[in-house]
Amino acid sequence: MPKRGYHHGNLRQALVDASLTLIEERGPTGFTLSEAAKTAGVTPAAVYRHFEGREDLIAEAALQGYEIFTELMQHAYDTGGPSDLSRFGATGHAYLAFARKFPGHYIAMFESGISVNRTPDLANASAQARAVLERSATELAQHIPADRRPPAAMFSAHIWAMSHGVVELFSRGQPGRQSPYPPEDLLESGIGIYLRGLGLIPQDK
Amino acid sequence: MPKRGYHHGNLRQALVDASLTLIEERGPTGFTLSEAAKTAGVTPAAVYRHFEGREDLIAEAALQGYEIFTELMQHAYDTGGPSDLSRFGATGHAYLAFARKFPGHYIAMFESGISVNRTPDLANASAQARAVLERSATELAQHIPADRRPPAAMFSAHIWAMSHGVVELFSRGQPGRQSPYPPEDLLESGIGIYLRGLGLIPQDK
DNA sequence: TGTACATCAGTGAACGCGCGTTCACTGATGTAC
DNA sequence: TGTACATCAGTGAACGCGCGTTCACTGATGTAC
Repeated sequence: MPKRGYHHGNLRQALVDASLTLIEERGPTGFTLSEAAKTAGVTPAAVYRHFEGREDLIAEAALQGYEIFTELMQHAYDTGGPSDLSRFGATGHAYLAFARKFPGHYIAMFESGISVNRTPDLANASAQARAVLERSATELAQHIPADRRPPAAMFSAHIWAMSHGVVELFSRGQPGRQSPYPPEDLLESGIGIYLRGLGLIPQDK
Repeated sequence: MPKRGYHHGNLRQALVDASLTLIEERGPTGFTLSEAAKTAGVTPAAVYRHFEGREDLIAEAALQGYEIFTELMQHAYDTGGPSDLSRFGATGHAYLAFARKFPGHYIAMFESGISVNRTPDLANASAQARAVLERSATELAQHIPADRRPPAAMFSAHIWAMSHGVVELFSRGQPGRQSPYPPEDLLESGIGIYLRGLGLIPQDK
């Protein structure tokens, strides 16, 4: 990082990045505006040139998280061919990969307690992320006979719930509550069994 | 509650209860020792007659949570007959019922950030809760041919993950991220599909 | 190219606040005789 | 039954701290002429 003078140049993003690092290290509780400012090498008051306050700063981090999330899942979906099933699987992997690679974002999005309806932008970004997963689920569900096909929203809610559960319970490094299996395996096998239950994977592997 | 004099009589538990109410209302972040004391009608300093400090108070709430949790799941297991399958289902229902009826405890246990290894008591209580679910899963898994049977720990981790995911994403009243379905239905259908994938429920219901 | 000036992005001091924690204390309770 | 005393469970004042936020300010940058 080049030495800076009185003006920072890109303080807004530097503050978001600092916040993400702090959230990642100390959890949503441990994060403070003052410390984020200090980490970015700036006075707390400077934050107010770019954000309305503490909440607004976290919200921006979450927003960026949703954007990255959507992008990753979309990319996985696009390149996950050839089949609907393989695309769906790629999307699931992308979910876990995101939680792994962007823990600060993930926490800001799902554990910081900020409402997704805080701003239209945020609500929109969140809806888009959901939409990617749901589209993938919808297409996959076409392979199930219509009379036994669960609604796409339910299907994707199941997947989301299991993914989130694996991340929260087994992927985070909480001391003492470690996974008996790598989270990737846990999620992969869990979703595999689930898909088998829908008849999307042959019964005896 | 009877009017009290200088001595409270049952302050320790009153503090735990006050904490649980606060946690429930404001989340793990919103909880403060001072306010818990005030809610219990007592000076903050009085807390130190019964707990080592703030963390210790939360840990006690979590501990009691694990005990209730274990008890409820155990009871569901015991009375959930006649089959291993029905017992397993009852245990799953008990999970969600617990999260519903004791949200303060649930948050203290899983979202407050206190480590389960904080004290041997707490670690033990947590292990016992896990054990109930795992036992139920193990017995149910006996109905799967051995060569296709997943390890019990994995099986129960899947169930736990989906349950926790449903609670976190769809059961909590976070404004704007509401469930498209009642959480009970979501969990029931999700686990149903999962069990079908293991061949524990006939394929076409 | 040089100067005047508006705009912008930061500083630094100050604020009020509620937090967790400590301490010497005191009122209430229980027990010994 | 009454008194002395030890023990216990609270009070209330005080602390240092870091927080989020505000304000008047000033240094740096960009633009007009």
